Amino acid sequence: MAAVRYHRETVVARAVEVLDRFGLADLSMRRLGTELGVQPSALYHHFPSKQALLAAVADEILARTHLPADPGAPWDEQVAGICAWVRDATLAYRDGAELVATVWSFGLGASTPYEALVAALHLAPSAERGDLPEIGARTLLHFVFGHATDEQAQLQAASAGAIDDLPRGGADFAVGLGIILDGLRARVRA
Amino acid sequence: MAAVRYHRETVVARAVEVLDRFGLADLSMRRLGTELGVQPSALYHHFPSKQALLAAVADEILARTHLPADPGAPWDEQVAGICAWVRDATLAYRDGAELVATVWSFGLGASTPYEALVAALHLAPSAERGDLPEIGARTLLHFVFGHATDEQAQLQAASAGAIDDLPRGGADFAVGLGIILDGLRARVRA
DNA sequence: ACCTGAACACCGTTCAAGT
DNA sequence: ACCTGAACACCGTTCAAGT
Repeated sequence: MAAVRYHRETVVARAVEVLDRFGLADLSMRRLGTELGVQPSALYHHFPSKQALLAAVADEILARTHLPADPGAPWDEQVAGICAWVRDATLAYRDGAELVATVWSFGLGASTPYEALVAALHLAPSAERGDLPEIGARTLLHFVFGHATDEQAQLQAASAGAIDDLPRGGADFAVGLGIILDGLRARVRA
Repeated sequence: MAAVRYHRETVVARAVEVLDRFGLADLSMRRLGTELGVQPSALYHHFPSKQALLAAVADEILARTHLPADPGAPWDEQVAGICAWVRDATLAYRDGAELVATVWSFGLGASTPYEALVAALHLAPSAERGDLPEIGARTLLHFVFGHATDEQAQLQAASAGAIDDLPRGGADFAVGLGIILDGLRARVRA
């Protein structure tokens, strides 16, 4: 039969579209194959598994929103900027937060946020810093991913008719992040 | 044919067993039906959906580990105790952390940790407290669930052969929790 | 290099019917 | 009240074979 031919990038781009329009639950290998006019087995030429595909989609989502670099800023402002970037990037696509969090927890990709946070936390002045940059980065990511996933679930529920409570935007996010940043500042004071 | 008859409680207890022995991915309605010697459709007499079953399993897991009540202790010690309890309870069963976190995020159950944290945070002295108990509770839960899920994934990977890095037990947990507690204390000082 | 076609071993859920 | 049997509409993955 016909058989259109794709590159890896094209498949990822189409997967992002399917994700944003139909959600993570509908982003199946069979659905994506249908969307591309191709047998599901054809996708295994480009990716060894669905997890690998999802990892590529997560990295693509993170890459599409730029992290505004600010090398001169204090460490805590850089940390806040990175967290805001992760929230913005993942909220920009349907189920983006859940997807990126899952891929990160699988250890298959989406590592840019972690690396950026560790680097920023290494700028903090601390005589005995120990593993604080790594533990601090993970603590921040648990909050950011958890909060963004919750927020996105509420947005989804609201747009699906149950408009009981509109999410309060970034206000809760700022408070929660502020709590963790205060804790980090307290552990960093020379 | 034969047709054994069960109560809701028996089904939940068996589901906990299947979860602990084979993991969340293998806890399917069909698998659980087979384990009980019953057709999968029979389970829908006891639960309206798989999500409802999972919610009952999550609540059962939380109920099986007791939260040591300590009404006289300061609010921050109570918060630390609740977080340690959630970690212990969810780590006690395979994939317990992921399951409880999922059920909580669906809003179908596993609400005891949140309620206990909100109550403890209401004990904190603060003139203008606002939504701090609720936001603080959610921030703590994002950390506790995220950390416990990560820890359990590493434990699973380690026991499956890849013994590269053993998890460091509760040390990382204590540090991350300490950061958030410091942040909460800073926002509570009268 | 990229795709087809067919198969394997699964899913959650519904529903009429049985006891 | 609790279960069967059959069906519906799906899954991820493998693999020989085609071009």
